[in-house]
Amino acid sequence: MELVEEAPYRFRIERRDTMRVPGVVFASRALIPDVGEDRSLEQVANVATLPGIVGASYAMPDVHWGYGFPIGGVAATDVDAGGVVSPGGVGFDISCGVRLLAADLHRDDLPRVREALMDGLDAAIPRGMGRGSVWHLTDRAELDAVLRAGSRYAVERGHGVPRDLDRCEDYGAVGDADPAQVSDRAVQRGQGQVGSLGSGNHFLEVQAVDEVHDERVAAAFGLRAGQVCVMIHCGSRGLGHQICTDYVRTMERTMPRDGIQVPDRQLACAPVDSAEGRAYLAAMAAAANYARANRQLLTEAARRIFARVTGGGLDLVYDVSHNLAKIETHRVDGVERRLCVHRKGATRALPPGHADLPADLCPAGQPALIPGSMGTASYVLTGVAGAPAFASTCHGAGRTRSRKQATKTVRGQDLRRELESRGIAVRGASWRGLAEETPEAYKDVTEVVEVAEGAGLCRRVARLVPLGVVKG
DNA sequence: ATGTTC
Repeated sequence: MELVEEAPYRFRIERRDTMRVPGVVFASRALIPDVGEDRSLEQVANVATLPGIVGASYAMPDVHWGYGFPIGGVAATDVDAGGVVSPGGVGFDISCGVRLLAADLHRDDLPRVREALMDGLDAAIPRGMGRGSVWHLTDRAELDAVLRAGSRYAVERGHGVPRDLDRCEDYGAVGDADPAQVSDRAVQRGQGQVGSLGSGNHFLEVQAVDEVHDERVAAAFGLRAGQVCVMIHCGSRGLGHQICTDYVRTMERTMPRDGIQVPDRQLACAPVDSAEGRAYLAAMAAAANYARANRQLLTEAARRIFARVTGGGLDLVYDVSHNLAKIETHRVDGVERRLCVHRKGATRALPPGHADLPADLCPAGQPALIPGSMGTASYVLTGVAGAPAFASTCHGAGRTRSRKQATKTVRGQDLRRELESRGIAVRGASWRGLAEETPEAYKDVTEVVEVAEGAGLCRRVARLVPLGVVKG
């Protein structure tokens, strides 16, 4: 795989064979995946063959290997020129994302309540494979309401306050969700999981603002140095997973009919403007709403514990997905075009002044929330004007070693002891799950966000450090 | 990521 450095932190994969556009990798030399261990750059090139793709097949600095598309990939297709949508370009965990809450508590006041807080959260936050949820929905009609209206429905039912919705991407619910496009099996899997973290890299952390990079923007986001925060990272659980599985199968069948050939069957896709494309987007939107309701219910669970232990509240800073396809209008070669922007392990980062931002965030830009690996920093970023890659940036640290490799480097018990010795309280779900998430298996998130900023994708606003982790 | 292989 030949990479040409065409600008600082920007490498090009030249067009060849059936690639319709070049690949563009935003990275430092150190962050470029090792070709011997990770085939994600080959995946960047594969994505460039998709019908209707415009600009380039992009990779963020945290890129690593994924299903079909790389994780940390951005690809936009032209809806009105036969552009396709691909479930693998969104990922199995549809609308997996991050929510940040700001507590009215200073980190100096945390130690005296920390153990009570962590024990409360340990009991209140359902997590791990299967294993319970805050909200148990008994009938399909109620789940359909979640699928149609996401956080809006949760707030309507008393799980949150209207202001929360102003701080959610899409004001808490994606339009055009259609529960009828969601299979019965997906519904069955999702019924008992609204308000649960799941497993893998999902977590709820108690954090503190450790450094503010941009005072003005941080203030607009409601953040100041020393402030205690809560970060929630989770997705659409079994429901989103089943929807992805269902539509990959459907599109594997319809691709020959549509005359679409792809270099990897995991790139199964259909024209956005086709029955299958529309059905997938409607089901994907339903899963996106499910994921938002999931984060809203976990927010309420955390709020109950904070109220009981500290007497204080948690204000929503923002909630943003990093696994989603969206129909957006962007200017391409001087012309406004309707694009299907796939962001898989990539975060939308709207620039200041964007019309989709609520009025009070508009001068600052959209918060992009970047969780680090366990025990390391997380970041709040904001969008910048004129950025490449359709207003997208990185989504996290990015894996460098598989889960299995990770478990060979450390035992969960030892990792917990190490984190506790560094002042980070740990409430895990399983020892194995903890070991799989050792920071040794990830890139350095600080390097990732520095490169993302250097590449002109975003600006850093604040760095958060973990004080307690409730691990999925 | 995931009832970690319908």
